[in-house]
Amino acid sequence: MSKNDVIAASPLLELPVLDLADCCAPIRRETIDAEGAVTLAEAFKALADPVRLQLLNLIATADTGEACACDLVEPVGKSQPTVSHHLKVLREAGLISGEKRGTWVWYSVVPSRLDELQRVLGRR
Amino acid sequence: MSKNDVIAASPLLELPVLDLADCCAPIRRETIDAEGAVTLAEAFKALADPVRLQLLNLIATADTGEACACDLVEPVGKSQPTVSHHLKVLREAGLISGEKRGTWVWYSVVPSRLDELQRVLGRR
DNA sequence: ACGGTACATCGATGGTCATCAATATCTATG
DNA sequence: CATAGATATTGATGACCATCGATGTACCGT
Repeated sequence: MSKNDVIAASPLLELPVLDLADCCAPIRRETIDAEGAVTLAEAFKALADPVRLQLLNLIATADTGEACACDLVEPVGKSQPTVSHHLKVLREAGLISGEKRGTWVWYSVVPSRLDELQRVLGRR
Repeated sequence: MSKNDVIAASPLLELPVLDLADCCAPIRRETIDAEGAVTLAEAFKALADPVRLQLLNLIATADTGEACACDLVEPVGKSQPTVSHHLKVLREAGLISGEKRGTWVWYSVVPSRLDELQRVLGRR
């Protein structure tokens, strides 16, 4: 059996993520309070690691829109537990979502989440 | 003498910052390598702290486009050395620039730097 | 020159995090 | 059921970092 066969999917537990639209206007335009700054900092923390950026990039640029976790270990040059840890951080940050299909887990980006972060950095 | 008087300006030492345009296409569009990921992660690290986000926000939304360091300590509720430390991190990340005028130091954002980060998060 | 104010630097400390080996859990296959 | 492979979790460790008090440095008004 190959990882590319079609199998019934069971979504991974998705964690509730604070909506940035509720908390944060563009930081160059409107004032943010201490709580909003904490929420926003948590989102950027997920991007503040080279391995996670590579993983996000690998998933986002996968031609099918999703990537098998099994194909992410070798490219980033870290151990399997380390990669699994970083994927969890990205998932908890709402940047990616995972779906278990048989033995394998397929990850895809959550475009709206990246859109929100992009908007926060914008001029208005 | 008031901090708002016009005084001869001497720019703070500006540190050379790696140009993101040279390293990083939109991560949702093109593949990035390990080096690019490190460079990009360093940029996001500067944003991954609530105090720094508040400082950046205070400076960016100042009506004159710049803010005196003396007006940044109280709003973020941290000690003066801590605020000075965070301003240095933001400066080293190329996100803000500082100019010493007499006793005071005035900070302003570097719009192009934030524009670059925004572009990297974009869909294309 | 002196005293005061603004800002930066230093040194110490407690907390957070990236990493990996070992282990556990789940799933498919024989 | 036993085995093998894929992924997640655990526990330990070393590195990094946010924070602050103390101190240093630069500038200004008297």
